[in-house]
Amino acid sequence: MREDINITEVARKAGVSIATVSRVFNNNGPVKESTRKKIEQVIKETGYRPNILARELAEKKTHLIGVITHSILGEGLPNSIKGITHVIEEKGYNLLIGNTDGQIEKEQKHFEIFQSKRVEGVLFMTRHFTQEHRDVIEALPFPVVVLLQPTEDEKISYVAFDEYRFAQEATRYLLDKGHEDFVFIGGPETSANSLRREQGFKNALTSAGYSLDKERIIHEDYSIEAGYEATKRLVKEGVPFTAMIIANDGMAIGAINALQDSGYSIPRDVSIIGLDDTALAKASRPSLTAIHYSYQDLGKEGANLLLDKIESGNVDFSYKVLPYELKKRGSTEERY
Amino acid sequence: MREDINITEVARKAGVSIATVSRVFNNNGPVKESTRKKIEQVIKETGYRPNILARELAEKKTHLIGVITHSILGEGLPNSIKGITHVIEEKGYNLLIGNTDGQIEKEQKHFEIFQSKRVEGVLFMTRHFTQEHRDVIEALPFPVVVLLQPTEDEKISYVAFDEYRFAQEATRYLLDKGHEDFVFIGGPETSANSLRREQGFKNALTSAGYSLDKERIIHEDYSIEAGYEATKRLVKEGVPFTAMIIANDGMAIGAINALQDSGYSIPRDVSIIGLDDTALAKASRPSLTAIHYSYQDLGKEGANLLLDKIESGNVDFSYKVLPYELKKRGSTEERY
DNA sequence: TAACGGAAGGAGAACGTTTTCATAGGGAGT
DNA sequence: ACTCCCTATGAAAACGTTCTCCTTCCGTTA
Repeated sequence: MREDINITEVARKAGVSIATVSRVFNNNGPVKESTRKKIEQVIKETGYRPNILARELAEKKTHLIGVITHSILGEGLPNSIKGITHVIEEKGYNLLIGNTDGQIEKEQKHFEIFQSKRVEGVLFMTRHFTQEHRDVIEALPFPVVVLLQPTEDEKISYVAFDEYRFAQEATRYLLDKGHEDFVFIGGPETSANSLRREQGFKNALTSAGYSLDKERIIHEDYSIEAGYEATKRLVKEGVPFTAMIIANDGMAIGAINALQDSGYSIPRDVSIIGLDDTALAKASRPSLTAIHYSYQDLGKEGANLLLDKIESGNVDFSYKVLPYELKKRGSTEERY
Repeated sequence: MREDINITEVARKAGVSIATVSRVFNNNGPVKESTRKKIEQVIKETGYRPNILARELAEKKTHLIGVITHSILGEGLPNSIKGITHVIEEKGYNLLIGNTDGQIEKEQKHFEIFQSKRVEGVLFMTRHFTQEHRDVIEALPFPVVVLLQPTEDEKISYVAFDEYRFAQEATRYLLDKGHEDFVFIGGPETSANSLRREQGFKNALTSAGYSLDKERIIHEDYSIEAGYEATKRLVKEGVPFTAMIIANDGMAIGAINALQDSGYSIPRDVSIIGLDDTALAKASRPSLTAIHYSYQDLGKEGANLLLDKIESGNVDFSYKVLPYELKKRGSTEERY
């Protein structure tokens, strides 16, 4: 480990002024070849790297993008981050991550930290987008793009999936196969994402003329275990059903295992669709029919939208809804 | 979106000097109650946040920790990051992430960027730790802790798992159950981690008096599909085996599926251990016997070690080897 | 030979903080 | 009334850059 060295030191060693060193490093302004060589020599010897803090202070640009997220676990965020970094690193931006672990207080805290750090924009993920969020974001001196939550007004820009529609489509797929007795397992009731899926599911059923008991809508915490236990409970209570729509594929795997452990055969006795398609879906036996969408694209599109706003200075409302696809696999078949 | 505001502006509005504003914000030095109130009022009205760049430049402290990683996918990194942020946010540090996607050139680039950004320390993950890494790291003006790779000298500090030992232990576990015909599926040959596991495996066999054909050591890319295909190939070639040690649980799931699709029963015909225990392992049927270790602890311990060095200024060599546990599940049994 | 112009490079302001030092005011002790 | 000290505040340097002006030097042109 050696010491930091600054531009003054380099200038002194090379016998020039700091202005000339700056010119060499940034390759702007005229410098005689011989002095350039001498300065480059000193830079190499000393391992000098300009202090970006000072540069950014002078330039009033930090090239920093913040991400605020409620959860860094699961496949979603890592893939989003991959998409984000892919886009921003190309343009010389860096990524700062703020994890809220789902606590609302921490969101505010991270916005403040990011404001202090002079990030140039933020990608924001939360479980539930509220009026309060809107107010906070509008008072911020940098643009914000919300990921995963349609903000439902024409103010805060967002990139999201059409969860209502794909839940509807998944349900219709099984309706078309002759199923009539459905169960829906969603995420926590505080999750706006899960709620939209639930509503898409309900709409598909009611518009096909079916009514729906309350007992057939279950809320769990997205874990494999919760999916397992909830399904075991259904079986034990003797609720009759031949189709399940499950908000994520973890709980869907839990459901498959629970049914198999109870002597049922998938898909002969029960068809199951997961509204989420991670590595688990393909690995399970039977493999899971699932709605596929790309978190990497989510990150990519979110970052593109944000950089647009940053670089153009135009923060007008804009949004993007990303595509999805129903992957038909082994967990669904005709109802006999 | 409103404009940034600075300390001078706040001071002007409150009719005081910037020194007094600074004193109020940092709560150091004496300030009369009435002026404090007035300044706080202005701060609230304007939404003033100090420019941390300027502060850090003045203080020569950035409170920034960098993470350089070769892969942001999978369960490992997110869990590590969770562990890291847990530790560092408590002490007021922030996290900067550099993703190399496994490209060596990018490692150097990220070290340079981080040096420019004046991070105070870096947690470094790479597939293979070399002499060149050593040289680069020793020339850096901040401490570095390597994660997952024992650096095998007394110079660069690290936190890692004892992969040699747990691979050995997993193998012995099956030897003790009477198995004699083993197959090992490892990661890519460039992965030092996989190599250590392979050596632990080999050592267990040879020290039990067994020899080992080359054909029974296979290198794949850690994916479920690769595990599946490799196992199908073994079956097709008629290689006789009753035990598999597999470097990660994704490939192990692939192997289970391949064997089941070929008419074998697990664990009756073949016992399988995964040297890695993610959500997949518990979800599979049969569930996978696996070596469990915590990436979250890896991040936590790495961050602790690094912060120690940063705050004490003592960068002497130190290391930590984290515990693991063999989780006995459904994919292993006695050999008949 | 005088005037001009372009290349090379230096001096110094600016960026927004923290911090050190200086100073004014006022109450207490003599 | 004089000194002393403590509280409250301001002025200005320092952090390490970028960038805008200047100045100097030298070759070209009339």
